[in-house]
Amino acid sequence: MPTNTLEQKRYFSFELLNWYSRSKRDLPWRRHRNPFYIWISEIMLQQTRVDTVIPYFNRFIARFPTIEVLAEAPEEDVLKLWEGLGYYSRARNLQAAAKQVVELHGGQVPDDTQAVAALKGIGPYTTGAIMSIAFNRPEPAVDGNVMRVLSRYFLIEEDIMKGSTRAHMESLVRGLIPEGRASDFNQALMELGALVCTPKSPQCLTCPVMVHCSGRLAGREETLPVKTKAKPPRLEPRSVALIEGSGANAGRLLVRQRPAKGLLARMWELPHELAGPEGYNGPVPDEPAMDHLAAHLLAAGVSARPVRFVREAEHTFSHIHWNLRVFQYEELASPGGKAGGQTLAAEQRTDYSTGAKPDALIALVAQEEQAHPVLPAGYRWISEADMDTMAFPKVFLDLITEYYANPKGTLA
DNA sequence: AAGACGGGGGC
DNA sequence: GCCCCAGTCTT
Repeated sequence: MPTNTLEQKRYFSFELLNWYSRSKRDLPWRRHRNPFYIWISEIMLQQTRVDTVIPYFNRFIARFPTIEVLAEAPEEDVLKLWEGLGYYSRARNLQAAAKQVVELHGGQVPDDTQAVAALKGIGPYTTGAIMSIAFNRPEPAVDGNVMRVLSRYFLIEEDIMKGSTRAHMESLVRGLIPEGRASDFNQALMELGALVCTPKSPQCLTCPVMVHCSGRLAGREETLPVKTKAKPPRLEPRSVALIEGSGANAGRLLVRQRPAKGLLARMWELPHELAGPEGYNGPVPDEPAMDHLAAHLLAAGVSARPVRFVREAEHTFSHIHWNLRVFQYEELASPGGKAGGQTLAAEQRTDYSTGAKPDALIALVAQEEQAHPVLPAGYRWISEADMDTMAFPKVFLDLITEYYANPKGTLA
């Protein structure tokens, strides 16, 4: 069997479509022909498995059934529905793109490759996926599944991490799409990669195109595709503060919101800081780490007394590995038995609303806040119910959930 | 071209 | 516990 012949290509496309018509999974986004739903699913499916995406997808379309609804929603709601899915810029870009579609295209996904490609968060792969799956346009949609299948079937030894390889694969796919069948063909290619032509231990004996697979015939199916390995994440030891409020903040925990850009942008977290000097990843004794973190908190306007070490936690990103040591603190009530400036400010508002004279309180607030600075923007004392609206990265979600399941006492 | 950007699953 | 999975944006 000569490789990469016209016959090998025709056979591949025909048998693949035939297999797909019999084997395709019943997935929520395959039950509609709604381009918005196709779009959401394709964004969610980036770097994320189907089984993980399904519940997120269902909740998302229930809350944001149309592009207009998504465009007008508070960003906090969008982030909350993305909580746990990772790569949160996908959610922010999806909403930004929804606003673009409302502004530029009347709230409808345009049946236009260039217009779709111009939307935020939509790159070459997603452009092809939307154009083909939603509009049946003959555009390639080359993701990791497709590159794996093609590199095996056609025995392509180019490194799939290189940009030039994806371009090669795209031109190959253009020549493989049967007339009028772009939607099914692209989905079939990805479905084969997900179900049969898997990264490890491919199920060749059930593969509809095995007999003409060049990689298989060469005994190379386990060693393709060629892929340069990612470099390991750098280690980052950090100290985390689990601070129990006291006085008016009793039963609450202190959290803060991350900056609008960068890692975990605009998500909420427990306060934490780098343990030890920059670049150092050796052990840090608990006492100095707790004290250093207490000083950090004081600068944020929170006076807290170290209580004890709680437990370790890990959180791995693609490029950073957090080694977290979690310490419990107790908020120190300010002199006069008040819990701090925030509490007094709240009492002052209460007094205004009841019509009581606030003058004495205002003076007291000023005096208190001088000794005890107001909580800066971005910091908040939260109760368990606040977890329903605020989005947290997985590691902090777990820590806080664990705390509320077993407050005070025998945490971990 | 290289780095930033999360979290889950298989074995 | 260790390894694998990989789209888009930014620099």
